[in-house]
Amino acid sequence: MVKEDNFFERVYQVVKEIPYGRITTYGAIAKVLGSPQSARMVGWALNASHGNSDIPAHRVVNRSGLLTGKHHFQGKNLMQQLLENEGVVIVDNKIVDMQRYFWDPSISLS
DNA sequence: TTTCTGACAACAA
DNA sequence: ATTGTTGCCAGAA
Repeated sequence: MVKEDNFFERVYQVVKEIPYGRITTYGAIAKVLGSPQSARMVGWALNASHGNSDIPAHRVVNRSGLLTGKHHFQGKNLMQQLLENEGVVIVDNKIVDMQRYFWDPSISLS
């Protein structure tokens, strides 16, 4: 078994596929994984992804577009800065017009 | 082993 | 509209 069919691995795969300047939500990822209610696990997986491969966790926000996980990043507003650097407008730790930047993983994964 | 917590989300009151 | 509770799965104490 070289491949890990863990829930976490799937999350990593999806998050890594998030294109530049786009964002997605925990719930969307969880839904694609087959468990729309396991959104918490998505966040949990990202928590374990710290120091792991290139996981753009800053592109993952909650369904409100709120940067709930920014607390877990290094700087105080590193997450926000990263997103703004990609062209995403953020105000008060929240993505402005997130529908515009939202990226549905189910589309890319086909 | 049990119990609690966790980067969320949906529902009930 | 806001607050509180429950569900999800996995890991830590």
